Amino acid sequence: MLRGSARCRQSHDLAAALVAQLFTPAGTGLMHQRMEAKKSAKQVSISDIAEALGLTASTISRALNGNPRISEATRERVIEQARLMNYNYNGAAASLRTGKSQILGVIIPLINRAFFASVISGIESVANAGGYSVMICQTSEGYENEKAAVAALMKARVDGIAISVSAETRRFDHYASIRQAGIPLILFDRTFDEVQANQIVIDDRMGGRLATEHLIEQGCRRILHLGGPQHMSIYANRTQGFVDALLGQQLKLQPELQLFTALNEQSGSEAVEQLLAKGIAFDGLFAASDYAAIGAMRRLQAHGLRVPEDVAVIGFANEPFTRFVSPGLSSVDQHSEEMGKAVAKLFLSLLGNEQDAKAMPQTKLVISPSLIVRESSLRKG
Amino acid sequence: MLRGSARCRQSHDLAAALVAQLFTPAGTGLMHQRMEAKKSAKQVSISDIAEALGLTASTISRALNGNPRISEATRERVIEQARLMNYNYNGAAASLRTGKSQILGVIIPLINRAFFASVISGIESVANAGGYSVMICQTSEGYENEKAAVAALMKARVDGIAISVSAETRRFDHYASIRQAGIPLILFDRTFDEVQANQIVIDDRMGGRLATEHLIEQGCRRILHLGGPQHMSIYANRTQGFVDALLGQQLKLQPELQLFTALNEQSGSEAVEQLLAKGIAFDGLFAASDYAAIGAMRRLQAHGLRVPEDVAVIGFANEPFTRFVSPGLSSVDQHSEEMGKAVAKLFLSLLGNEQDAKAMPQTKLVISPSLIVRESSLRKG
DNA sequence: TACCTTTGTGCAATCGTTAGCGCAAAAAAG
DNA sequence: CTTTTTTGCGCTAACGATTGCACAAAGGTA
Repeated sequence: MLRGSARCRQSHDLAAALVAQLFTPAGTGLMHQRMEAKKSAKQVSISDIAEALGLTASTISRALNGNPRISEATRERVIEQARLMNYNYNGAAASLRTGKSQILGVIIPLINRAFFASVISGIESVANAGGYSVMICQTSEGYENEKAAVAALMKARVDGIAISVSAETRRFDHYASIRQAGIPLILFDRTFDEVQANQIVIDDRMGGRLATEHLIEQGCRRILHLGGPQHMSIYANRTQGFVDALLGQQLKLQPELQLFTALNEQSGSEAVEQLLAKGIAFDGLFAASDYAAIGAMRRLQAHGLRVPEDVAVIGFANEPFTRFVSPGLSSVDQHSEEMGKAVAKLFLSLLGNEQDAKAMPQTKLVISPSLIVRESSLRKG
Repeated sequence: MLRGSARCRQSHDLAAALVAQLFTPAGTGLMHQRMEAKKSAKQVSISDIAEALGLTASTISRALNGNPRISEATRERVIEQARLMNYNYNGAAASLRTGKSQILGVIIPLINRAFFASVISGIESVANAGGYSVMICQTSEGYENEKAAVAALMKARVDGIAISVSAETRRFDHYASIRQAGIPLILFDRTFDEVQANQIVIDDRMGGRLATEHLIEQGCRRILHLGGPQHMSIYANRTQGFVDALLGQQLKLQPELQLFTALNEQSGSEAVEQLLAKGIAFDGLFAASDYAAIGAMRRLQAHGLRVPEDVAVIGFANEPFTRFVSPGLSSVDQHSEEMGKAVAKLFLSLLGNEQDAKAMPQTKLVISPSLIVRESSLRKG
């Protein structure tokens, strides 16, 4: 009755190997249940396989890792036995030994924003193809959460960390431990130049310029800009692009036509309300966020103003809903999935070459955004 | 010049400890750079701390873990020293030793679907609060990807796995290794009763019934149902709810008014087109997905039919865009964030009690959905 | 004073994998 | 038929944290 006892698996003896053998697909459900009820069945290790085949753990390891010093015959036996015993590679053990976890860490403000979800999707696809898993932490735009997220990823010994900085974050000393550990760090979308790290961003300034130029081209002369927190480079750049376009077309900058808010639906709505109340007129609107744009558009319509005839509207981010609203909301696409793929690819190249530190001084990749014109900004005349 | 050499950190000698001390925030940037350029600076371990304090690793471990056998004085010294040396807990080592990784694995079909993103958000928040990190894998609705995802999570030695089954998955033998390893398994939303696992779902049948009853109440008598793949319980149940409502209100079931498709925007559009072409009339539409609903609604409008006056429309999932379209699309909310929290909570309780196997035979939690009525289904009369 | 607790710490084994080194046996070269 | 090379595998020592056991010192009791 040794097998049934709770202590039967204390040593790597033959009995343990036998029990493991019973765990095959055809194994008896009864024994299975018994073992599970106890402790939580220990998983089989390469030494278990070695024992079963009369080899040593190092041989199993090499066989499974494709080491050329192992004969094909042996390799096949090992692989077959591993399958039989339902062996699972222990990443923790390998990570401890090698210092590499094959895990990439990603920190984002909000996972249920279409933009970030798409970026993650892109990272995932490329990372998985390269043999990496992805660990995700969400900060909810909070500084303390971001600190905790960094700590959690460091604890998991991830091989690289990608961060899109939370809105609340102004200090960056919590990134120090990342650099100190020699872990590749990539900032994407929400970056800060003062942080010494690789960057992958879109050209927000270009995006702002494209959007604004489009409005001008459609005949708008008094364009309202709803901008975001200017301490964040993405929003400052979009605003800068707006300014570029106006000045480039010999239009005057009207201070009363620039409002900076949290850029959600409500603030877009309120901004419009305020301006209309003050009697400040405008015939175009560029919001640095689709949410602000839709809020503004709905309020305009509530006041009987027609979009795009009276006010042409364009947003930013090309959120999925922009296609579904009516009139369709023009926007600026950020190529989010591609950005995610770029992040993962950069990681792979950074982790591939070990001479990275010298070979790659600091990468900054800038992706060009695309103007997406829909009905909300398109005037037939 | 020992410190500067690439080999200076090979043994746990005093020199190494000294170098580590230099890594404090006030440390010299020069030395820092030097070390980083080499190998990829080894992180400090508890033995390094022990050496610096003249203690042993076991004491450090206990001190950091709040073991009551360690004096407060020692504990404070240890914590301070750990901070000074910028110590990072090595999860891999602990995982290897204890068999627990403090990581939860989540497998979803698509991360950039609002529903799944919200579920993950919910899981994240509760899991993090409980000291767990979350590892996410996306299957893109593919069976092979799902197999790979399970393997990746097993490799990472996650403490629990939550899966929302991919549309393509019909066989479940890849879940066997999870059970065999004694790892808690939770299926959420997309579940299959034939898989022996804990389940967290919404009451899709109720959702389908609520939506349909609402349409009937609004005066609809010929209601079109756009359903999803019926091998998936969520869609079969929504359809069943539709049937329940019709029969409950003494209405006849019309076979020509039930179409089963992939439930995306296009298929919704095409379904409407077909029926109109065939001259099959209907005055209400219940789609088991918001995407199909919006596609259908747009096509109805393109044909000059008014929503809701001519056809009242309701979708399912309460995707964010449903609020923004016009008319606002009625839908059924699935309480996605709460579902995620429930998943994480179940994990915490499963992992908390070690007598889980017997105490919790198999949990099945059913969340009630909520009807969200907007303009698309609301007839003034 | 002698004995029993408590308190605080050290010892050493262990988790599963990896990798440098070593060493036979087989194959190739002389 | 030697000598050198190649092939195929084993030995062993890590990686960093945990934990049962041991044990000395301090305090308490008889």
